[in-house]
Amino acid sequence: MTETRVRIAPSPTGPLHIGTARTALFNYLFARRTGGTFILRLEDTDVARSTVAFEEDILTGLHWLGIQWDEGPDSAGGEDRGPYGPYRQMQRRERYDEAARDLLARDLAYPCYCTAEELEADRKAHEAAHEPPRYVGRCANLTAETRAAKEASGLRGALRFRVPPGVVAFDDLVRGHVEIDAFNLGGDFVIVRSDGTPLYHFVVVVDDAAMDISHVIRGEDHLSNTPKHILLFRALGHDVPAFAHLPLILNPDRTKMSKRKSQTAISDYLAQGFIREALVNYLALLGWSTGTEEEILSLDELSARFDLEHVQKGGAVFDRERLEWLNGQWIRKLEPDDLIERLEPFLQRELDAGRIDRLPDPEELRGLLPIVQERLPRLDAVGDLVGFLWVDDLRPDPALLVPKRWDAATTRDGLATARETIAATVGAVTFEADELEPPLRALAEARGWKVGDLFMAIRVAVTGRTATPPLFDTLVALGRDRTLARLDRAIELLTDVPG
RNA sequence: GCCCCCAUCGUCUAGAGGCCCAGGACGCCACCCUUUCAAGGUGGAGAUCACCGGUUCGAAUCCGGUUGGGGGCACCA
Repeated sequence: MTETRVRIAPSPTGPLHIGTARTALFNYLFARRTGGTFILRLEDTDVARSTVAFEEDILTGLHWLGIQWDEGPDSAGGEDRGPYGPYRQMQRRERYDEAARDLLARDLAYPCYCTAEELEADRKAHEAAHEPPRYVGRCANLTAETRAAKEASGLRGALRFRVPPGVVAFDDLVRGHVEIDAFNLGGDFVIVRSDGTPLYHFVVVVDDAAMDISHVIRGEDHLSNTPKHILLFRALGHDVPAFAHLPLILNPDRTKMSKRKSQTAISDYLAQGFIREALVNYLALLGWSTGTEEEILSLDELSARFDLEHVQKGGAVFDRERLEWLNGQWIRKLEPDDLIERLEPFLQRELDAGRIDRLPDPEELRGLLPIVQERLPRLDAVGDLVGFLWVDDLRPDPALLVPKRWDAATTRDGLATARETIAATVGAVTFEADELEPPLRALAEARGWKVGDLFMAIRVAVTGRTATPPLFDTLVALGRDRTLARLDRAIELLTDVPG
């Protein structure tokens, strides 16, 4: 039995795309499940658009997700690892050149001297005739003399692959039997540019052949290109790998997910406080299911269960709400130290943005976890949730300060008596939630106030917000002195408000 | 335009002839819990399984067609 070898071949012409990440994940999972090898290969033949920065983004993004490859470049500009290297296409030029020479020598490909203008005219003619665009074959049968003359005059031809007539059929692992008439491929297609650089359809095949790829798992957008690839594999005298075309990830309007209509960069999700566990879990479930009702699955669990049989055929709309829900699920599962560590960059960002005045130390953060962890849909929500703990000068909005059923005078009264109650009944050393609550409840009862109103006034006074973690835990987190100071400040603010 | 693929609640999906007048999850709505917000719990609304015709004793599941949607048709990847 031959070894399973799969690959992801991202092109560093943009940041790591959610679709690329999903394809990478499925390939990774398939490799893990089958005990095979997962390869990363950089498709950097589009020199004009490829950059190291994008390469960096893609590699670190995949690393961040926990998707490790067995062969390929470890880091941007880094060393390759694996016996089939190099894994950057720009370093594999000789192989493409050799394959091209081979096809040319066997007349499976031929030089084409058509100008851009000629091709454009052909295209327009087809359009006018309501026919699909196709290469007319002007250079398909040039005599050796004609070619020599063209070359002598300084012309350098592009290399076109001779598309043989006939139906190309294959059994897609997710879609089943697919047949496409080679006639509909648009005629002989260019595999090497006139400047000598190879084109995508050619390099993928040369590389997949050279790297002994056994299964090509990729997006459905390549389904129509598959016959070209199969033809090329055959021409190169190589076994054709198995194909599995994954359903596309869609925008809400059901078109192929795009930057224009959706957030597609993995780094943006990272920046918004999505955690890798949730993203991996979510992506795995976009187009695949366990076949059961389980849905919270770690990368390892997914690796143990993934199969191509349960891959969906229809496209899947990216549902951010569901991702957020999963994110919350996974955040709640994190170990304290882990969560603290992951929260740090987001707190730093709050500080940098001037939304807080100091950074809590890990121990302070740890004490907060019980009231914070289950309230965090994303890591970047930490500032909104408890940022008030680290601001020096809190100025609550007077309008928020006064509960709906109260007026300013009542609120002043409520806050003042609450302040006295807290100051009088609770000592500085034993400032605990359990001790704070009873006397304040008693106060509300004695004055005929709804506890909710009193508590809300206090809440806004000390946090500036109407939605916070439980009040008494919050007061404890704040500490006695700051609690009293903030109550004083709020009372002060209220003196200017009429009523 | 041509070729290919697809089609179950708004969304992600279970379902591989009878277990389904279709199950779960997200979202939504109630209620419970409750000092707010979450989380959690309970319940609810939500799909004539796109449509039509076949096959079959029986179809969401098989076949054909229709409609709709998507993707591909570059000297981009």
